[in-house]
Amino acid sequence: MLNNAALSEPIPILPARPRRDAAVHVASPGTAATACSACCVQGVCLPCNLNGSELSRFGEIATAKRRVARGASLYHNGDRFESLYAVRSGAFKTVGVSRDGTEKITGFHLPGELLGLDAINGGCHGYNAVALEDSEVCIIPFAQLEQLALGVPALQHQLLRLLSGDISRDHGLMLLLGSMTAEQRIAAFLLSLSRRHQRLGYAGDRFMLRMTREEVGNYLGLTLETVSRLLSRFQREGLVTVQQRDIEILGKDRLMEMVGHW
Amino acid sequence: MLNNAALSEPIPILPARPRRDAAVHVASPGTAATACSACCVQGVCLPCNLNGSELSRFGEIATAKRRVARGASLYHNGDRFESLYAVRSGAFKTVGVSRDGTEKITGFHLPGELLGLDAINGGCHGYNAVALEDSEVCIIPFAQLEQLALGVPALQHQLLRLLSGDISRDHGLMLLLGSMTAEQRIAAFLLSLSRRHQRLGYAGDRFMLRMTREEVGNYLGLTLETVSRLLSRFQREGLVTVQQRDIEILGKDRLMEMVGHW
DNA sequence: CGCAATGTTGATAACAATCAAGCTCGGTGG
DNA sequence: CCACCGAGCTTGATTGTTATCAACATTGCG
Repeated sequence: MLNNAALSEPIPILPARPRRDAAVHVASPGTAATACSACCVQGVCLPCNLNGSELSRFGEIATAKRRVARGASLYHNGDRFESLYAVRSGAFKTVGVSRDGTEKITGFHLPGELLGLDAINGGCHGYNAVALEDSEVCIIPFAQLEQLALGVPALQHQLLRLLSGDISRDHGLMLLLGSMTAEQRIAAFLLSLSRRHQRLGYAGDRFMLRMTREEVGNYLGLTLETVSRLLSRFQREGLVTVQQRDIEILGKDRLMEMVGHW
Repeated sequence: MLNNAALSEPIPILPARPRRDAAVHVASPGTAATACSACCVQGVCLPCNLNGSELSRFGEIATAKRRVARGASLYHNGDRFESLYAVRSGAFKTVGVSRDGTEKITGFHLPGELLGLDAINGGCHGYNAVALEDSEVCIIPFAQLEQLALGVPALQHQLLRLLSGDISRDHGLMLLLGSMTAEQRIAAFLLSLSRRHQRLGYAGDRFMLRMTREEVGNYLGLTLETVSRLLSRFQREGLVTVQQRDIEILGKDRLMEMVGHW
């Protein structure tokens, strides 16, 4: 039903390890294959609550796709905000860079999730959105989206819900960063990934990390060593099986207990 | 110009230290004194970018006010979401309560700021909004707001901006919680309060904390002792003058340097 | 095969939490 | 009016978690 390739190892379509931007625009007209109504993430994407005619009107403004190679940026800090992006396949991280060069990851984004919401307010992006693997996004021009939302109540509502949902999610992370031990953070992180994979139709108890230990640590406010140590310990304790980036969750209940029902 | 009483010590209008809910509904029709067009926070509130006629249409759906005594809740975790609230005077904290009773403060809210945005998505509130002093809010029924936004593009835009702004602010806090030392957190907190007071038209370098050391610590992911120690140290170093809740910022530049230009 | 990136594990150090004692201030009642 | 009380705050001593420093293992790729 769902295209499994989206979450398994990427099939390189561009030179491996391309660290500099190598984004490719796919300005092709929306064919049947790429229309929202035929998209494999339609059940979880922005337009998921629209009816047939609403969906097709939405599809008309979101026809353009864009491929982003692993390591390349979809947009940069400082870029003018013009569009939202919906992840179709692959995965992204959003990274803030301070003046002294240190980086902070504010989120990981899987298929069906929106990128760029934080830029609506200021009119320009405050983060770099970097592809963790070769990825594809739908481009949703924001001005047109706003215009359309005025005439499609369900779309306006959905848009507000999505923004609101992002706020809730961020609150969850603030909670994690502000009051959980390293152990709890890792447990919460694994459970969060598990849930999101499940939502996409994949098995929830076995998945691939698409980020390095360092990126996980950065996101969770820990060092890469602490992440590594805790994954090892969880494995010793029989909670998970870890082999590089391949994660299998064995003790979901005990992990949830660890996090403590927040 | 602005009503200074809003940020100075509260004038008790209800029995002192009312720990249980003692909220009072003020269902009075919108008189000239309470209409948005005459409100002292209109420049920073939700409708701040609306023109005259748009503003008056907005004002029609946001006539009801509500007073909340210090320590009382505006809404509780689990309450059905029906309205957004704009703080008119006073101050609030939003608190998440875990099953085991531990609390986590996710935000402090000053006049002109909106409460309840995180509940749009789920349809019910996930936090308690507790007044830090005797306060007043405008009630903005959400269904009517959505309806009105369909016909007032500037309102829809402003609403999306506000939600987006909240996301940005949360990201800032995530950054703080995930990668700053205790010293940097306190510095960032003081600067944030300073900026927000300035935005409201007050002096930015002298203000009153409306929360206890414990609440500050909870919010910043620190203990109350650490907060106290650092405020003392900042004072020794001539960065601030602290007398109980009365804060004067002397070394704004050095505080900003501490935080590091994020 | 060898290099570079990533990941693991150990030893040590630092920062902030915890535990503990006492202080300050405002409110209350004798 | 003063003494007492309690909440909130300050400061000190000690502990513990996690960061840091360091060495080495593994993997993927040229």
